[in-house]
Amino acid sequence: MKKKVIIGLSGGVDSSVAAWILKEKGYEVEGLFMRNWHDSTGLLQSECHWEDDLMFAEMVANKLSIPFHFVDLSEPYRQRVVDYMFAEYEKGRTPNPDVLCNREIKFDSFAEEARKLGGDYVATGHYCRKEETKAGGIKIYRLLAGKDSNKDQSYFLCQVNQKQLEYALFPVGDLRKPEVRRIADELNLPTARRKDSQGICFVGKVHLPTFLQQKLEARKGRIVEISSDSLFEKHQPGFPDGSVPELELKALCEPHHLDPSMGETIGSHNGAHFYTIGQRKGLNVGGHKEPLFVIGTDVQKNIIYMGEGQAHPGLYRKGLHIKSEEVHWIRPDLALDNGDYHNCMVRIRYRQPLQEARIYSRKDGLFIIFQKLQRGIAPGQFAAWYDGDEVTGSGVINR
RNA sequence: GAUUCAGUAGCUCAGCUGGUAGAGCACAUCCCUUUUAAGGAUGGGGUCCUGGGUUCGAGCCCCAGCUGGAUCA
Repeated sequence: MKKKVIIGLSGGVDSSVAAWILKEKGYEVEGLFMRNWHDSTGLLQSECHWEDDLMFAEMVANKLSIPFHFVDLSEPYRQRVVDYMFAEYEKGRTPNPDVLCNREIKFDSFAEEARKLGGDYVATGHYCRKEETKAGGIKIYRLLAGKDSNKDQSYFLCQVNQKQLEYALFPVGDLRKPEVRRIADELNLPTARRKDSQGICFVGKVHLPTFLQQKLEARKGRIVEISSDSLFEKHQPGFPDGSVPELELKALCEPHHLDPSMGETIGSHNGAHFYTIGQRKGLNVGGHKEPLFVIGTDVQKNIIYMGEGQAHPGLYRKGLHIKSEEVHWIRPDLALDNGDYHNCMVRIRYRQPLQEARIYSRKDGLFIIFQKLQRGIAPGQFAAWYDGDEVTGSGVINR
């Protein structure tokens, strides 16, 4: 008997081609469109596009002669993604809603809906791959980077677990984007030439301060410039060895200590929680030779610290820390024991080239030390670690 | 009060021996990008403090005033 796959049709080219591939492979395929957001507050495009997306998704289903379904997941999306986003920004952190969207919606709420439709699998148009292996006689699923290194989206999936992977399929993960476009073109799919979606998935491109002001209040505060001559710890390339005391790791993963007395007020802002480290635009301070970048924010005192120039030492750090309870192993069989360490590759934001790092498991969580200093380590973002092509785990950057 | 320096795009400044202005930053738009950022490209901004004068012609010279800074009494 044919296995049934429910493909999340978004109205984009990737999921369209994914649906076709599944059909070609002999699955019984049905399309399911989810509506997660229908509100245009703070959006850059004046209208939200979900109606268009729905129309395209349905056209694709017709073209491929597969059944088409619609589900509204706005409530769970708001509760589990958008509210989380507001809460994080309020704390002065920089959340990644799309990582949550996958963990909480696409591979949870949506997968649940798919099951109700009788699906054996859930498929999406993500550029990533899944493989099986065995560890201790138990079947284990591996999450691998998409074959198109330019489009690889494994980072966004870095919070899924074995159970979620078990039922997931990623049909376009072996293809490169141009091939996907070509296939769509040859099949005459209506989505063949549609522009790739951007911005927060389902919400779209937003002007963040405006979007956040639905819930978070603007509060005028001052911008303090910190000179690059100020004292910042110097770090050598390389890693401490495995027996390094936890205290030393903590010190290496400590954010720069900033204080208003270290610099001068050079302007004002509308709320420190609307900005993130590394940010250049939107602060409205000119008059410098080189651009200014946010090197830190303090939502308690409502102060934004900035430094001049890309090379400002305040922008760079040697390591980061993840709380024990927020360490997630996609591969539980590879989880580090307390006291262990492991060399791997890490990225701290989507599309960042993988960075050489060593992760240390300690009593107070996971410490990641990088070979080279990292620019703009933002608490709230996810650090995802890789062994070769495989994402083996991830966690929210605590500090 | 005296002396002196400065007053040019939103900001910081450049502008040669006079021929109606430029750079960086900021800002905007676009590109890139299913997060925040970063990055790339393009672009919109100027009664050159005010009023007189010299000159064919003044941001640039002269006079007066206004504003700000420094110094001296």
